[in-house]
Amino acid sequence: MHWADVTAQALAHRGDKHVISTGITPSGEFHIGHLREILTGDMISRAARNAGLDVDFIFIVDDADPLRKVYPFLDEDYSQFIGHQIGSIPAPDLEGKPDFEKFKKDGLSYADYFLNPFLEALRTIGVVPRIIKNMHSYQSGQFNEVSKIACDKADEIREIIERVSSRELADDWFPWSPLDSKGSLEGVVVTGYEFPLVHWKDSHGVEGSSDITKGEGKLPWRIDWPAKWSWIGVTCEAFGKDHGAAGGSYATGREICQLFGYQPPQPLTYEWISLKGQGAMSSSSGNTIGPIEALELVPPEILRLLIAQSKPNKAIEFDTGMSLVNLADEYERLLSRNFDQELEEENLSRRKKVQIEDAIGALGMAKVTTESILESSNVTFRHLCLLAQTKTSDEMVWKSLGYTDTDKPPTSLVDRLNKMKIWIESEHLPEEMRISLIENPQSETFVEFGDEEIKVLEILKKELETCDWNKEDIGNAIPNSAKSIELSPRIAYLVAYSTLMGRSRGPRLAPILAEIERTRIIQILERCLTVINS
RNA sequence: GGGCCUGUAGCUCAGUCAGGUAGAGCAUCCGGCUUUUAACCGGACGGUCGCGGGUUCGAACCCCGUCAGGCCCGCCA
Repeated sequence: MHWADVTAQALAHRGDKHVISTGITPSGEFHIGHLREILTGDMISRAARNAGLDVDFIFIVDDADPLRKVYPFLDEDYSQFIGHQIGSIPAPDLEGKPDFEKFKKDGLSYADYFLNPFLEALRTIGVVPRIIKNMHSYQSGQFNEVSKIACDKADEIREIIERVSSRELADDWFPWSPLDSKGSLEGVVVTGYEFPLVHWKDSHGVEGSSDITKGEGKLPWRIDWPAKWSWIGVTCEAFGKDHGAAGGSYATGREICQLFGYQPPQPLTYEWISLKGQGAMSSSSGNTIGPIEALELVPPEILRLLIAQSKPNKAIEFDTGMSLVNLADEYERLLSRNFDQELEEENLSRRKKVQIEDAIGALGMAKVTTESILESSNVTFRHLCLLAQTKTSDEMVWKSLGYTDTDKPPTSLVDRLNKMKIWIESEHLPEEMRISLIENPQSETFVEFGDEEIKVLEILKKELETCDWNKEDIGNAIPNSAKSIELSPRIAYLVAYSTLMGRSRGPRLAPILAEIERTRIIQILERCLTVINS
């Protein structure tokens, strides 16, 4: 059973109606790691719906959180906004300075600036959650009841946090962070509480009162989270391992939400995605691959498969090089399998059966919509990569794949070719996928060359010097160089690939050579002969 | 200090929840296609399932211990 179905099954035991929640703080550029948060929730939702449950899938945007610091991609100007809620400060412009103009005119906040492109990417990938903005929820009174309980039971909450997380809270700690005279959540000391007002004194020496029913502040994270479960009615939430550790915010949250008279949601802790060789993704360090960037390179199904095929507790190492190649090929392999037939096989071991069922589940989750019909194109990523690099036009690619004017390639394949071309031109294309000629022959290439190979190489050079420089004649010249002395064409290809590309096999040479000047090719072959004879 | 995850073929991993004869892909090697594709087809090679105990008729799987690596508990998913 697919992991999402396992969670859905657990939910079915609890009831028929469910609110499945996800949440992210849009404090910077979104990355693939955030996609796991959302897709994990999306996949549980899909599985729950498949199981006949009534599901409300939500995405809570934590735009009530404060700006922690001036991130590397921000201008120093932002220091004035440290501690301010990211839903109430201007978005950065191209230089990283706060764009006051746009903020005034269009109301584009810092949070929206990062959120909007992410939502766009989510649509492309088939995720359409109900959006709940946290700051607006505070301002419109959704938190009233829970905030009051939190303030009334401040001592009990303090006890839970201190006991469960085993850390000591300051004497002036209070379960409500008021906004100060400048709109910052930092450096404010709570001096008293009298519902609905929390009295405070800020770092500027100003005193005031915060009305907890009007969003003049917020609950601290460890309370804010269970408060959301409670007023929204969340029954299931997947969250990162940072929240899931012992003494972490889920552990305190599950007790705190009971103070609100609410039962904690079904948890699912997921591992992080790291960029191969560079550690965890982090918005502030710039060590990211954005969902938008990734979607330019591959179809959404492949990105979904990345999340679907790994259990949540499995750390994922991702990169836009060979990982992507393998992932895309895995996707094609899955598509071309005949699961019905595999399941009918006799003497199917339990292990084998589980494997097939998980593959079916992962593929189902990879679909952008549940109605999508996935078609196998029978063209692997590697192969398409090869064609895109060697063919001079799209038409030539289609022709090579056997498509004609009357039998046109499917749009999904056209889309893949376009993305492939972007990938090839980008920095992401791994060296081993790039087609290139060897300019300076390496002597170790010829270690295994015997007399036959050397003889063929000499003839090959002569053939290429005299033949017409088009792909047909070049194509004949290569095997002829061996045939003319009664040898298998195989040797000729081995020689040609070894000398020109430094490997024993490769893509069809003739069309590639035809695109390159004859003199350059001859030069390479001559250098090889020189090295061999020396 | 507390907790989590990982350790299975050269590589990447599945299989561990519901114990029942060690799996996939890639890589390698061999063969075929008297060379449309680093394609495709067929085959081979390859594992003391980290280690040691225990439970069991039977353990990669459950229990205890142990080693190694990674990570979290400072609101970075």
